[in-house]
Amino acid sequence: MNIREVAKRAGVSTATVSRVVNGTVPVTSRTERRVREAIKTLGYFPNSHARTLGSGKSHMYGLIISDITNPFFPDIAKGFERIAVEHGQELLIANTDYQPQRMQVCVRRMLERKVDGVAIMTSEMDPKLVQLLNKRGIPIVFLDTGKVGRMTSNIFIDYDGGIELAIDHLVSLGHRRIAFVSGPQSLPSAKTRTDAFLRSLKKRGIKIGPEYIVTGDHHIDGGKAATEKLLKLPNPPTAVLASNDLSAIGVMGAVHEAGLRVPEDISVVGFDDIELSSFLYPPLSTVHVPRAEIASRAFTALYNASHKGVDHGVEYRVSTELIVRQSTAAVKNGALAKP
Amino acid sequence: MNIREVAKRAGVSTATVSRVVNGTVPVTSRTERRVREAIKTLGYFPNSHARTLGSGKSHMYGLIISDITNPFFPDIAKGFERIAVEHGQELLIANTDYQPQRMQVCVRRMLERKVDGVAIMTSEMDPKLVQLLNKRGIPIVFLDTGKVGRMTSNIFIDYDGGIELAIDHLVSLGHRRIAFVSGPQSLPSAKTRTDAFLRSLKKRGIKIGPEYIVTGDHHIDGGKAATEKLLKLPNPPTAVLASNDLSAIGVMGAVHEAGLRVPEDISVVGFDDIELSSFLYPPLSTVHVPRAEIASRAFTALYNASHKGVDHGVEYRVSTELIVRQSTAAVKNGALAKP
DNA sequence: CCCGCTCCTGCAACCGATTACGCTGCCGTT
DNA sequence: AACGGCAGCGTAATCGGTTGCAGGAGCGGG
Repeated sequence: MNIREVAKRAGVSTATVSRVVNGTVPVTSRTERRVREAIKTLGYFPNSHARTLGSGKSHMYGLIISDITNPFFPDIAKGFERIAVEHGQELLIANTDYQPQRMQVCVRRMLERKVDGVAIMTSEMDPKLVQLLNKRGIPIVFLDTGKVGRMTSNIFIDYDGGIELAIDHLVSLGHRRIAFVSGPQSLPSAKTRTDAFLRSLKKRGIKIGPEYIVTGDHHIDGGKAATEKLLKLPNPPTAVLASNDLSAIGVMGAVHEAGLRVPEDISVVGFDDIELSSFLYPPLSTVHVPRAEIASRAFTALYNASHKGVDHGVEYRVSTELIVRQSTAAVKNGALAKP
Repeated sequence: MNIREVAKRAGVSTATVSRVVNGTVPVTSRTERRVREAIKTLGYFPNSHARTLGSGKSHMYGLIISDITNPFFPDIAKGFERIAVEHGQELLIANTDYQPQRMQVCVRRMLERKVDGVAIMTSEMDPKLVQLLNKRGIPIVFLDTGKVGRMTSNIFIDYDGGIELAIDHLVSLGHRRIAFVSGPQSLPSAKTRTDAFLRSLKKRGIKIGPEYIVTGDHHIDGGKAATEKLLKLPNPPTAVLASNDLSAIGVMGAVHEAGLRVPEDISVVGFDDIELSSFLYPPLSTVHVPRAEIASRAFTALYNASHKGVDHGVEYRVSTELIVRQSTAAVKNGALAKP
């Protein structure tokens, strides 16, 4: 079943069938009807590989993420897929598994499949590989980690704003001994959040010792281990801000295991607002990162570049928002520290 | 950059280049070296669409799931992708979003992209659509919901065994008033689990009223709502078995909100063993469903069919296993019911 | 009535690989 | 020396579409 058989049955040329299918050039309504009938009775659908070969467009975007198992990503993948399919595009997902060397395989896969654009939402990035994509004129959109340029856009997440809101919230509850469970500092977006945390405290004249900044790994285990260190401190924090929700889950786990309660003994704030965070015990106060919006912006960036001929990238800014649930409470003993 | 340029530079024909790249037919080592050099200096890589067109193999498998946002699936997707890429195959993921009518779009996408096989891991399935795939000789592997036949395999999960283990565990802890939070009964795999629960209790001579079986939706909310009903019962259960872990999370949430404790007041057992379950508070006792194994079996089924010419399907059986964590404890009051 | 323009349609080249088929040259047999 | 067999390689058809170009029909204006 191919375009030729449809053409024969409709008594037209393959070119006409192609035009009907794609709606590229107007066709007489009579012809169109005949072609559509033929398509229907034969159950024809076009072979997308042949299409790609002829047109140069694969109607497929690549999405490179660290790990689909990390609950931050499925939302994005799903949102992206939905929009893509609505626009007749397909989605090719590749995981780097946090390993920079895997990035090469990912990019290679994208090139072989001739994707019309790539969304890169991982930090494991080698500039040389970006070059490879750029050289072939493939549109790129980064999450956080890119510089805008020809054919490359970036989505900027307002981490600073989110961190500020979280700190404001904790400070207003009387907390002064606020600790931070960071992500791996080699990860730019984690570094950004750590910096924002420090800046934010400084701005409010709150001083904390370096032992209040502990490094996690953006996974549950790391958050747990980091918190165990914090709890051993002679003067442990009354509140912990985590660099992402997974870390925060680890924080809460460690607090529970130490026989303490959240939020009565220690307040915990996360970052990301993964779906699960509202179902934890207690429900986690966290900074919402709008993943649906990120997905939509990423798609728009690629679509504009690949289908509308916009050849210069854009910097999108998405803002964050504090979601107060029940993992935060006023500091114990009524002993509010002086402001 | 295409195969012709490589051929020209190496002083051979495109056929020879193709043979070197694919290793299909032996080539003189001298020739091979020349071709490889040309490939390297030109940075050539084959266009997979042209390849597909010529060979009829897309080297791509489809994976149809309900919702990548459901933590059961990312593990499978990731495992499948890893194995696939290792075997030079690609993975195309499609979400039905639990809507049967979306299945049509998914299948259509698979057909257009000419996938070499499809793994169907959702219940929203129309026999007519399976026909569509079958008629074109596309290998299929189902999770739970398929019948083995020509070009179609099935992966059978031993739900019964898992449920039995869970019940045994609860009974040995003295529980007799055991409730079940089911999934939607329209979902075959949910129905299976409900049936297994009933059978298992009967086998042990434990009688429960129908009010102990409450229907959830396999999401957190449904588990929560179902549990709220259970707690209002004049004689509430001392243990709750949930049809999946998400439901179990909802169960624990409802228990907590009612001011009760897990496991002191009520024991909870989940099903699936999603990664998160070990990090909940308390860590969830649950039945482990081996998702890595499922991914690997699914791949094997498709690979054997599409690349090794095995034209009849296989029924794979994967077994489940009880993971005892801390959400289960002996029934309160020391008042163990008689066995 | 004829010209010119527009609109629709067909012809055929082309996208970049795979692969059936056949040719060449070398080797071992007889 | 002649010949069969085989390994290695090239030629060209093919996969199933897209698209530039040109031909022809139809229509309005002069």
